[in-house]
Amino acid sequence: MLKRERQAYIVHQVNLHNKVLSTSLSSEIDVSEDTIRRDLQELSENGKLIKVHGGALSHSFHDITYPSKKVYAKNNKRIIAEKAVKLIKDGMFVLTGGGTTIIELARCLPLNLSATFISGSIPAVVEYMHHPNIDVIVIGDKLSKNSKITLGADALARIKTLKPDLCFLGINAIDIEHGITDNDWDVVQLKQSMIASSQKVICLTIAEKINTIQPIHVTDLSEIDILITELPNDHPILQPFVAAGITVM
Amino acid sequence: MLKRERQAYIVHQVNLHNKVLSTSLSSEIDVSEDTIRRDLQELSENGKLIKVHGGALSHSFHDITYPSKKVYAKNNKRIIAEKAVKLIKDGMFVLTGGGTTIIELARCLPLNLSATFISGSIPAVVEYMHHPNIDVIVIGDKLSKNSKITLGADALARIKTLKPDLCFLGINAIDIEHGITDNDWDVVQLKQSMIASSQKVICLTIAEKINTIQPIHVTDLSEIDILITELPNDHPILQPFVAAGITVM
DNA sequence: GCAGGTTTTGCAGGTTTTTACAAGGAATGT
DNA sequence: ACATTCCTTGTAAAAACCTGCAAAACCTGC
Repeated sequence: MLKRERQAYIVHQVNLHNKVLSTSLSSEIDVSEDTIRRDLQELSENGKLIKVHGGALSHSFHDITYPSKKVYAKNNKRIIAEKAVKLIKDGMFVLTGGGTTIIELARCLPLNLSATFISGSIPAVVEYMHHPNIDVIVIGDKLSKNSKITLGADALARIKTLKPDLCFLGINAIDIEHGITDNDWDVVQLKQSMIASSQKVICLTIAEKINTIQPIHVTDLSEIDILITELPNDHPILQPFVAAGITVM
Repeated sequence: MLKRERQAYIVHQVNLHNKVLSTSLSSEIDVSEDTIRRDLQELSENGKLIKVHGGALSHSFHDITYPSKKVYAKNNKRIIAEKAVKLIKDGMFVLTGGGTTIIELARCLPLNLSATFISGSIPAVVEYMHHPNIDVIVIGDKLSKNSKITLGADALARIKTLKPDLCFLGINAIDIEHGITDNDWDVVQLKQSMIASSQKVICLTIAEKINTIQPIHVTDLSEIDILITELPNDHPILQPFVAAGITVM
């Protein structure tokens, strides 16, 4: 990997996550920590980030006060994303929905991963677009301002023509009896279509949404292959899903 | 292998993979690394890529290149954008391409304008998305990393089904004799399709691109309705276009 | 066609950049 | 206070770079 390329990656990571650790960068990029330190030093001199003991912080981080609850939820999504990333292998076709968890997943994609991502979520597409080795296919249609994803007949039709290896879905409610539920008719249509097309369906959700119900039924648990939460996979709340034949991570 | 041929290959590789190594190019093309270095040097001076220690990076790594940009060009684009905005009326369907001028246009849209914008440019879509009263239709297809717009048969087919009121096109070269020209085959296809579909075609360009030529022909001047530059509309350089029947602003 | 100039390329040399490792000192956390 | 982690400094080797030069290929005007 080229030096400038590496530094661009570091700057990108800092801007996304507001902090980076020298150790994790070192193992991610596979260079010595000395090199990372020298990079951070240099980028710091150029004002790209703030170097601190153990890593670096983003400039915008300075202004941020500590809203402890928000940071907590974000960390959870980060944990989920890091588990999810492990499932993606080189060359795969991956279909993703929208939502903050999916964005976090997009930000955690390793630099050397080369795969094709398909999505109608504009924020997700923007993240994929910045990744050097990922091909992006945009699902077009009318853009929903709320969810920032494209919704409509065109999007549905396009998804029906695909057979992606994986489908990552951020979900709003999951329950052992009612399966996956949601509260937006058009989004539900889209999710159903995505589930039907994909070889393997992976649901991402924070634990607080487990055993909650929303008004519209998306799919039964039988259609779900993997469920990822921030909890360890032997947590009691997850056991009913394991019993239902879902792989829990 | 000829020098120009070799350099074209290098540019192609950079656009494809976002980076190239001097060593691998040297063995691929079977010339000395010195020659590759000289090529990279030259291409870098022509702005085709960014030369770095060990190889070169594509411009999409722009994050790392330190700010030495002239505000001059940006101000010009702002002037153009403000002229262009006046053409858009409530309820119109507007098709737009990509490029920095179009982004500037997107940022200048008045808050109370309610219209429908159609685009395959991700940065433009992001801008439209933040506007309260604008409906956005995203043109989907494979995302080109360089131009950050969707390109391909799907995009072309979708545009053919539309009949937008206006089409705003950022152009790279315009000449009284050769009309509009460009340098990317796929982008040209898209622009041609956009022009053919639209009721009214409005070209945006900074004055320095007037009377320049690029290798691929997009369209004749007869297809253009309005040309917008940062110059006053009685500027001598614009008069040939007025004489050709184009409204100049 | 051919003398005189330019362009292109590879090579030899010396210089700079980049990187990993090592060892001792500073910061951090329990 | 202690162990751990992280930082600094120095070193050395590899890689990449630059400079100048000369051979080859090429244009050009007569």
